[in-house]
Order: sequence, then structure tokens, then C-alpha cells
Amino acid sequence: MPYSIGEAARMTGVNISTLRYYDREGLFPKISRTDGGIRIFSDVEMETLQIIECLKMTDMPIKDIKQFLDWCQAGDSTLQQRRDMFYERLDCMNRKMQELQQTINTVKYKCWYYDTALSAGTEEVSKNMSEKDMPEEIQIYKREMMRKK
Amino acid sequence: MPYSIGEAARMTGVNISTLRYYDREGLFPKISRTDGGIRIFSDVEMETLQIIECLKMTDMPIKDIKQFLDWCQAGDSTLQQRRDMFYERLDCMNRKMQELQQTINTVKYKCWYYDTALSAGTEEVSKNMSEKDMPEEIQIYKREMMRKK
DNA sequence: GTAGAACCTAAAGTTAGGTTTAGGTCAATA
DNA sequence: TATTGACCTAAACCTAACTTTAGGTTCTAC
Repeated sequence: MPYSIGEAARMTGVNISTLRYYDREGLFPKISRTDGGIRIFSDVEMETLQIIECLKMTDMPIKDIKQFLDWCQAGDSTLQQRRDMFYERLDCMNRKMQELQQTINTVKYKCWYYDTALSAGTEEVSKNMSEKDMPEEIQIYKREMMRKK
Repeated sequence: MPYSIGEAARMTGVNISTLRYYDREGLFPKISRTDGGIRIFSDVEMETLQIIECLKMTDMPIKDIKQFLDWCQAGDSTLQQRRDMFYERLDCMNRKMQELQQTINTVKYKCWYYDTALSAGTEEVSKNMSEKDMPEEIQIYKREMMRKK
């Protein structure tokens, strides 16, 4: 249950100096130490680390993650802020998902474009192909791309 | 059809000094200039800018984007590299999509967690709730989270 | 009790991707 | 022709999130 910083690093895949950096930034507010000053990562810190990883995935900056962890420390009086924060993250992620789907479609168009060019031996073919000669799916991607202009 | 840097910036939403920075990095290899040295953004550069934006969305570093644009300059002999690059981007994006979905599920769990806590007035309720009392959907998210440990 | 691995801190360094600044030049308009 | 808004460059600056370095301490195993 209690781990050294090296063990915590190995278990989570987070670099050991990144863990020290997080601690410096106040992300493990209650972490305990041996008499000699060596950090002891308990279940609490391991869970915190999981939340940090999750919030980082949502592009939240370290400072805001610290704010959240401070709210956790403060107890039930901050439940509203914490709830609102996660809903905001959800919104943000949903928007990102849409962007990502858009980008994937554009990339798929490019894959088709270069497949076609390559099998013809020249880019001219796909560059000049009229929309009606493209596969249905590709037409859709292309129109989506044009809409953005 | 030809735009000044300011117009290009306004039209694309890209900061004017970012456009100069991209040019410095060689991302507009053929951009022309007036006799006075003022940049003229033609359709070519506007399209390039669209590709840059797309590749940036796929987390491609500027250096790699330049590599791709260099391949474009080189003509049909680089079609294979360009094709492979887009397929690699597609793979990368698909992996990212999965991660994103994972993260969204974790965030949804947290939304439920704080909604429940908030309506009870205390975190204890959601913290100690046994899995079978959670909504079906939430159980799934929670199990997914646990798997990652 | 001693060797060596693992830990500690503070501070400096790194990287990408811009942004800002300072000091000019260009070009459309009155 | 004079103004002035838009443009130019080079170089310095910025930020986040680490990572590295240097010099030292602690812990574990023999």
C-alpha cells in the first residue's frame, strides 16, 4: 500500500522527477515522509495521481488541477465548484471530440487523395478529379473541408 | 485572390505574427512579395494554411509539417512518403479518439459522483456507494477506470 | 559499519510554439 | 506631398511542463 517515489513512478509510468515536480506544485498536499524526509506514496496519492492524469488528458493546466485538489481538501463546502468543473470539462471534451472527428475526416480524404495519386503515379489525377468521380464517402469529407474555408 | 498578411490573418483567424513565424519556418516556400517586400498570400498559401491547421490538429510539430510541405514541393517522387504520413496521422488520430472516449467516460463518472454528492450534501454518499446502487452506465465507467490501475 | 542504490533539494536548463518590441519602410489617401 | 495605417525584420521575450544537474542524505543488504 505505501510506495516509494520510484515504485510510484514505475507503477504509473510517470517520470520520477515529474512526480517530484507535481509535489513541488502542491499536487500531493498530504503526502507523508519518513523521518529522513523520504516521500511515502499512499493510496491517497496514487488516486490523486489518477485524477491528475485524467485532468491532464482534458488539457487542464497544472494550476487548475491544483485548484481542484485544494477544493477536495476543503471538503463538502466546495462540492458545487467541483461539480461545475467536471461539467465544464465534459463540454470541453465534447467539443474536442467534434473537432477530432472533423480532422479525421480531412485526413481520410488525404489518404484517399494520395492512394489515388500513387496508383496513377501522379498527383494530377486526384488533384483534378471532379467530385462526382470520387467515392461517396470522400465527397462528403471534401465538402466538409470546403465548408471550413 | 491575392491577400495581404493582415487579410489572411483576419480570414483564417491565425494571428498575424504567427503567419510571419510560419513563413520564417519555411511553411510558405513559394510566397511572393511586392517590389517593396510585402508578402502576397495567394490561393496556394491559403490552401497551405488550411493543411497546416489540419496537421496541427493532429498534433504534428511544425518541423514535420515543414517536412511534408517540402515533399509537396519535390513533386510526384514523394507521393509514397506523403501517403504513408497521412495513414500514420490517421492511426494516431484513431488512438487519440479512443483515449478521448476513455477520458470522457471518467469525467462522466465524476459528474455523476458530484451530482450525487451535491444532492446529498456530502461526498460520503457517492464515495461509499456500492457499485450495484449506481446507474448501469456509471457502473461501466467505474469499471473502466479501475481497469486502468 | 560500509557500499551502493535510491532518495533528497535548489536551481538551472530545455522545448515548442509562439508573441512582443524596437526601429524602420511601404503604399493608399487627402 | 504628407500623413498614417499596414507592413517589414531581427532579436528578445514568454509560458507551461518538464528535465537535468550538482551536491548531498538515507536506507538496505552484506
